Amino acid sequence: MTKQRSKTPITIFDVAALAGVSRGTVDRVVYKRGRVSQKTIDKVQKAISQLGYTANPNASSLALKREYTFACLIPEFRPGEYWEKIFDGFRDGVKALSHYNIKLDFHLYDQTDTESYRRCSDEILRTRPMGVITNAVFKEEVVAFAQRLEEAGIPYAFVDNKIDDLDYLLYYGVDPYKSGALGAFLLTTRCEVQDIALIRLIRDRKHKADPNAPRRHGFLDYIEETFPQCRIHTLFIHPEQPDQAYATLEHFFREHPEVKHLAMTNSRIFLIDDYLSRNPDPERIVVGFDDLDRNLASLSNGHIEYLVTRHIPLQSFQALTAFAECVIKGTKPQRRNNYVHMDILHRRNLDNY
Amino acid sequence: MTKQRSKTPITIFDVAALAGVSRGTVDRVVYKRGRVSQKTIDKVQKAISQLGYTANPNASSLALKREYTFACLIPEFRPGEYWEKIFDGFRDGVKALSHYNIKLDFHLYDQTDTESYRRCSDEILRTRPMGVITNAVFKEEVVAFAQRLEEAGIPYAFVDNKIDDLDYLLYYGVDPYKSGALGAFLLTTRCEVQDIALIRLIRDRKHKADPNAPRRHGFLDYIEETFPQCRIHTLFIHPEQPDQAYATLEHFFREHPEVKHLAMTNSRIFLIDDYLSRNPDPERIVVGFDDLDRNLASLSNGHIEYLVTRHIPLQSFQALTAFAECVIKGTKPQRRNNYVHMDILHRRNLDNY
DNA sequence: TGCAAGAGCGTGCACGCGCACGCTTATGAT
DNA sequence: ATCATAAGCGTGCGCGTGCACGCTCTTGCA
Repeated sequence: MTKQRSKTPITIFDVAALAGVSRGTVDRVVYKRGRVSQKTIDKVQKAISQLGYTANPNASSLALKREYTFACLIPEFRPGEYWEKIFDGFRDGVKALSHYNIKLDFHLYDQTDTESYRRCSDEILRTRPMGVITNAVFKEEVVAFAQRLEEAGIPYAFVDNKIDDLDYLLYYGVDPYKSGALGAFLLTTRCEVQDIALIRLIRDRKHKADPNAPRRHGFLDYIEETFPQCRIHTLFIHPEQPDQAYATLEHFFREHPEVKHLAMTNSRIFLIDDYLSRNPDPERIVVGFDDLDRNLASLSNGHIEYLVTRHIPLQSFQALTAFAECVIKGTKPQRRNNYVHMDILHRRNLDNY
Repeated sequence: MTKQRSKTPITIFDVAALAGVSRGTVDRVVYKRGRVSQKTIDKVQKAISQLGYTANPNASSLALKREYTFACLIPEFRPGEYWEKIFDGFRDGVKALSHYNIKLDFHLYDQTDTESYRRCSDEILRTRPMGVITNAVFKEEVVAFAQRLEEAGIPYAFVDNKIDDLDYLLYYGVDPYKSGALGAFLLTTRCEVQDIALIRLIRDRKHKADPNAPRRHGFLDYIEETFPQCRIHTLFIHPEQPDQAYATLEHFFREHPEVKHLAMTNSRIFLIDDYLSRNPDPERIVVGFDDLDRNLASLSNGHIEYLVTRHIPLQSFQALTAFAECVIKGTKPQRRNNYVHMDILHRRNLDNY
């Protein structure tokens, strides 16, 4: 049995010949540029569908001097951080879209500074890109930016997180509520469930919506529904002060040696790696989120049991390719909200991730 | 802060101008076609590296009438079966390689018939493809085929499974031993571990190596090492006779009501879905392998707890793209054995898989 | 009837590349 | 000195598109 990929050497010439017109006319029909009689349009369209003609993307991109400019507004990052992986996904997306001539301008803002977000958005508006991809951290500023984009007729998309009542073209990200619930499930999958310690971060940033709230709610709701008798202790540590964090944890666990379940619903579980390695406890189960390199290290050395994540670069890769495709072709996306698959990572399936 | 993708409008003209020669000469240097003096070669190469010139892949593929023919030899399949997903991955791979002009001939053999494998391999040798991708089921026949390919100077790659001592160019697949161990881990992650029922298939095919043996060994070794007191009951069911399978299971579990752990190390856990749905038991935990559509259904309706799998189309996609790249460019792959990531699937992370 | 305007359509060129062809100059044999 | 040979190099063409330009023929208005 032999199947063969139908090689498609169908060119615009074939269509033109079948329709009894010239290439130029076919071209005008395909791109709806007018200046063609209705009768001819019908003939051409019939020929196109009959032959199954699609423009050779290589030749298109070669002929088009035109380049599509998109802008991307995301937080700045240091190597190994979360947003670097998003960045990588975008870069790969540009490559994958090589048949278009795509230019993606990156504008990186300071997550602790709403003013920097505003400056970047001004800059983007000035360059008049065909579309903008951003994430939604500072609620107020994002809404303002979105309105100005709409006035300018520039479509935009969200990655990672979104603001529901805006008119974005599409969104790619994980369902944070469900991911929280999944984390809670994995945390409590072993044996008798006892009390849980949930570690949160002290955030000193004003005006900033808590981006982890939906995930935390998913986590808490799952526990409450499934194990109503279970008590949850919330402790706060400071992300930039490891010593203080260490002290907080040590103090808590001296007081509550019976607490064996430990989770953080933000992406920085690696912050407690130091505590875990210096205070080993075979009965303890730790669950975190997001596959930062340092989190993966904690997973592989056994300090963490499970990590709930999604393939981060894939998320931004898909967002860009889908968004660019829609904007360039002027079509609507198949789905507006695209929730990507959540991966369960464990020491045992960590290789080659 | 603004980063910009360095647009690369560097053409062969630019290189030629800088080196003070013509396009044709640059071309001869790039493709090592000779007929150029050493002095000129040096000048051109210097210019190339100075400008960072790379051929525009779109223009290349447009200019090349040449098409690269590859052959793919895998088992035939019905819709929804395992090999259909492999097939889909290959098809997407061809698309992704659109800058080359790749033709992939599919040859599908009958898994129950070694003779059909031999017929297909003859056919492939006759068409003299640039490379061959296949899986390794019939050991003897695959070895014979590989030898003839080597004599003909045709490189080959394995997907899904391999034969270690052959000189294949590369392999993409999961590490079956580790995946078995992961399945065993997930099966026993809950509470007190009791006896385990391992369900196997009656295979009536002669001459055929058992492709699931490594996975099963991984599974068994994990249990033996971690829970030496645990007993494993092996039962055999026939894949084509659901009634008989049902009866076998019912009989076994009537005799052994204490067995709550259940696993199949082949890909057909869906075969016992019927039994599970008609004999519900909230304490039972079932683990299977591979994300066939029917397996996913069993997972989402709660009959199965975990499914260990890899993203099947991704595996064949990567195999093809990597293989084609190496063969066309005549380079060695970065890694010869590529073990893809194993996914843990659960009802709670099934959406959007 | 004459003529401008515009609808409807065909053609030429450029995009960057691979490759066949053919041109010029050096080399060596006669 | 003459001429065949080949080394070393430049040029033209075509790949399939997108688009500007310009041609023909109809239409409407003076």
